[in-house]
Amino acid sequence: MSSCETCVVRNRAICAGLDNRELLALNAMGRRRSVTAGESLIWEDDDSLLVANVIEGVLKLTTSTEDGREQIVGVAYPSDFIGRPFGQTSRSSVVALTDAKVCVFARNDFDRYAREHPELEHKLLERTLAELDRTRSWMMLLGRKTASERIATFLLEMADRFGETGCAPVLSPASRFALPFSRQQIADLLGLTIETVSRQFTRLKQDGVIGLPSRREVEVLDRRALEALTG
Amino acid sequence: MSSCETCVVRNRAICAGLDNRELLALNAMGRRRSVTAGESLIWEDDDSLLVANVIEGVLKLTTSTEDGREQIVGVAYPSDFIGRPFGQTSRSSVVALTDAKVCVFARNDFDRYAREHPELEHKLLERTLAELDRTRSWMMLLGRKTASERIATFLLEMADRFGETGCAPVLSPASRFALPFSRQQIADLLGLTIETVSRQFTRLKQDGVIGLPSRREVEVLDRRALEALTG
DNA sequence: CGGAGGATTGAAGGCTATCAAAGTCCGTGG
DNA sequence: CCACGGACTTTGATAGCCTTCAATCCTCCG
Repeated sequence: MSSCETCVVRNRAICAGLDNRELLALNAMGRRRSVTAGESLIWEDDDSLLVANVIEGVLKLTTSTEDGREQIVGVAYPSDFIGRPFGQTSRSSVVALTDAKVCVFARNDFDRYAREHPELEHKLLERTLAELDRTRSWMMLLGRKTASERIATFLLEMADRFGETGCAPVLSPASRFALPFSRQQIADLLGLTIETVSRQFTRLKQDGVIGLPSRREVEVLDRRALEALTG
Repeated sequence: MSSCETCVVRNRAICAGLDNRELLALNAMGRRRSVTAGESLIWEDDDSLLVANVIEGVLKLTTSTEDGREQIVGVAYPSDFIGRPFGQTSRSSVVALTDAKVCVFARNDFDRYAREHPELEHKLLERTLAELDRTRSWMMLLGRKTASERIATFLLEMADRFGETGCAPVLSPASRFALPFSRQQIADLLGLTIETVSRQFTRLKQDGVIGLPSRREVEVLDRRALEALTG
């Protein structure tokens, strides 16, 4: 039932490229696990005991200060890898934003297996390098962009990931999608407060740049305008 | 003259763990290069043509907006690896902050060599994972910390890296060091303006937390106080 | 000695946070 | 079916932190 052969992220996750025998060994080490929205999978500063592939759903990686301020430092989508291999402690929490399915491994087992399978380590390396690139461009956003620039950047990224433009290639394709984030989570991602996020949303709506069919849905009406706002 | 055998970062850089034969092959691919303070090694959004190990000196990784705002997204010290292997473009510029020596490789050559040497890729993976951890904790700083918290965090990190506490283990060890950054660069690192950085420095000085023997030098007089300010 | 770049200091303003209250949505239970 | 409760979101008023703009001050070198 939890066979790699039928795994929907089989060809995109770091497992891609393993042959059947290798896959069997991996399969024996790992197990599927469901997490419900809001549930934690990994705790900040805990011993790094497990790593995982995301099969389905969206999860957030966060760090917090002692006084409760939170910053989302990463978002994991299907086929993404989470956890900290080759290290003793995890430096961020992982919490499911939606109901999710993951394929978890004991970190020790995974580390040992990875060291014996260069192809797997290479996939993990490429993925980590790409994540570092994304994280660094997010630093630019957090350090230097204004609230409206942050919101515009965020909405375009969401549109590119979730939007269905349909089949009509027009100049300013409208795209509609459901956000996996609450307003508070958007604030934690962008380094803003929930009030600022809300105000920016309503302003974009008033200006006709976006539509807000419901709390969790966004429709990009004027992509060009958004792009001009990214800074 | 540019032999790996005499390299000062030989045992700390990703080359560590290679045997003599492998080292010879690497040696043939790479070459030493000196860069003077202020000189660029890699340009943002350029084709990723080279990667390198830092042998000596300090370099900054930056991204910029079209209108000239700059954010430092990483700092490379001796034994650190710079550049973007396995990718077509570099997403940040690399500029020397001090005179520096690096060991550069054509990216193509390095990529090929790395894929054939799992031990090297493993070292690179560990390094990239550690860098991702550091970058994420910096996101917390940029997204959620106040100016004084950012300055305190920065000074402690500098003290830990450069400070010579001497041999007297006291409760609040004074440590003195030279900054490799100008005030503007500190601002670009912390997501602040140069004026704010300056004001925070003078305030800490007035409060007796630090001393400022010269523009580029800092003395931590009250480490506990700094730690209490990190947020 | 004098210039130039960097750093500091000052005054004022703006952007975002904070505090507070009202509004909306949705599931639950009567 | 509808009222109720609670969480989330929006909106408003105010405050404060940091930026911006501007001027002065170092400090290093030619």
